[in-house]
Amino acid sequence: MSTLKAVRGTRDLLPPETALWNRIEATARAVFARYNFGEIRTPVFEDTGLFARGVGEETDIVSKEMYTWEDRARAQSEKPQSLTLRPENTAGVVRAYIEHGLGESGQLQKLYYMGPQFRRERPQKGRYRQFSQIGAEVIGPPSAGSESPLRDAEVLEMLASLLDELGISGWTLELNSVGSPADRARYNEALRAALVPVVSQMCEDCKRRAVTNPLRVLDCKVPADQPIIDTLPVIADSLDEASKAHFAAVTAALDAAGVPYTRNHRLVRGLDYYTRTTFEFTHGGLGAQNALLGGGRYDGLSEAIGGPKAPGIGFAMGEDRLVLTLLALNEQNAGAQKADAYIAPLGEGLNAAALTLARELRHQGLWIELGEGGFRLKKSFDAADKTARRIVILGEDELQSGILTVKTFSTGVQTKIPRTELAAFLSL
RNA sequence: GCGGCAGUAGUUCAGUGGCAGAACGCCUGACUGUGGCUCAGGAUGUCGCGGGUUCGAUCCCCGCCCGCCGCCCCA
Repeated sequence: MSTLKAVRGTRDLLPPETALWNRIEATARAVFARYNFGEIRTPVFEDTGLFARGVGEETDIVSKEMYTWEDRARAQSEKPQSLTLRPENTAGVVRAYIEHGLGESGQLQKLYYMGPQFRRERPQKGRYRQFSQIGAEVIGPPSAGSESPLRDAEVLEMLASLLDELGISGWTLELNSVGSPADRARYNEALRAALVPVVSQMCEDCKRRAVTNPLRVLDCKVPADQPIIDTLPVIADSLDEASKAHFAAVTAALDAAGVPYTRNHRLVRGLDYYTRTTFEFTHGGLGAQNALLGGGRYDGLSEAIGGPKAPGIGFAMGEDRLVLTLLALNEQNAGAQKADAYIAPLGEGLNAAALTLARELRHQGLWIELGEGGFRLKKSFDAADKTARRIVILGEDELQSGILTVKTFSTGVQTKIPRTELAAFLSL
């Protein structure tokens, strides 16, 4: 074990794949801008208490998947602080919202972020210990309209547009409402009661879940259990009138806008802060990790971490999973793009002149690969064909006459171009 | 964290208890200012790491690491 490797669950992203990452991020930024979102960047680590109180002490993420350590105390009198690498970004955004008094503006805050998140899970395809999320939050005081079902519908419509624009075809939007915390508690009891007479016929996992966390029974994938699960009460029946009306308004707006969705009564997300609307965009071909993105409303999160009443809705997309999906959908996405031209100096004596020419062309915005005069022309052609669309030959003749030799690989056509017209020719 | 399958050249993968292989890619030349096609030649490597069995282990056994599939969970 003498050579060092990237640690388990982490990886290097290399060209040409990084071009795809950049395209995804650029597209997301452009779409967010059209919906008038601004970017927020929060620290990669936070006080551990933020996640314990925000995400929920009992969730798997907090109870067993966080990278947590004790920071050194600065003074002997001071207690060491427990810090944690962020496992998600919503809690950090809401913390910043509170800390900077963003609610005092009275306006809705529309914030997006992108960056690495950390969870200590067993790695798998589409699941890494350091992974990247692109997400956005709409949050603000109720007077700014933050509770409006229109906000939910707008966010969902934006996501549908973003996925379409990214070229991710074949997604499905699964939608549900988990109501208020009181609704959820009521539903939990109803589920627990309904499971008593049937749980003995279910799988071992379900027997355990029925006791520890009845909601998770809904996630069971054992075929034999499905008919039983279908007979269980649905959370929609446990919602109070306000939550029912809210959800109806969300779906009405989606119907009007023509955003397709399916109601999934079993979609009960695992983070404690979710209320009312919850959703997931999924895609086949991702295997067990089929969720491209997930999100929902979190009307009580700000108060849970000591802030003012600030209802909100947000989502997080798994950028790694977007990349996997796009690669599977379209192999050509992985193809490297080529430079506009490769400059081939003929002889080492022309290297300096070649750099000067490259500088001129690059200043014109052209994408130039600079060769090496020590190469034989044959080798220059070989290298040029792999990295650029055209080759520009710079020999003594060209330098003296100011007329350069340019060959276009796709057509095989070779022409003489005056240096003053070269940039214009290469940009074609 | 649990169960299962894998790890050999840059890549995709064969293979055998006794000299480490193919294809593609790479390098050189045929061809001194013209690539792609062709031909000739060349280099690929701690056979994931450590231990054990054996005269001898890339191969068999054990442990570890890492990846993948499923569970769990989630993006």
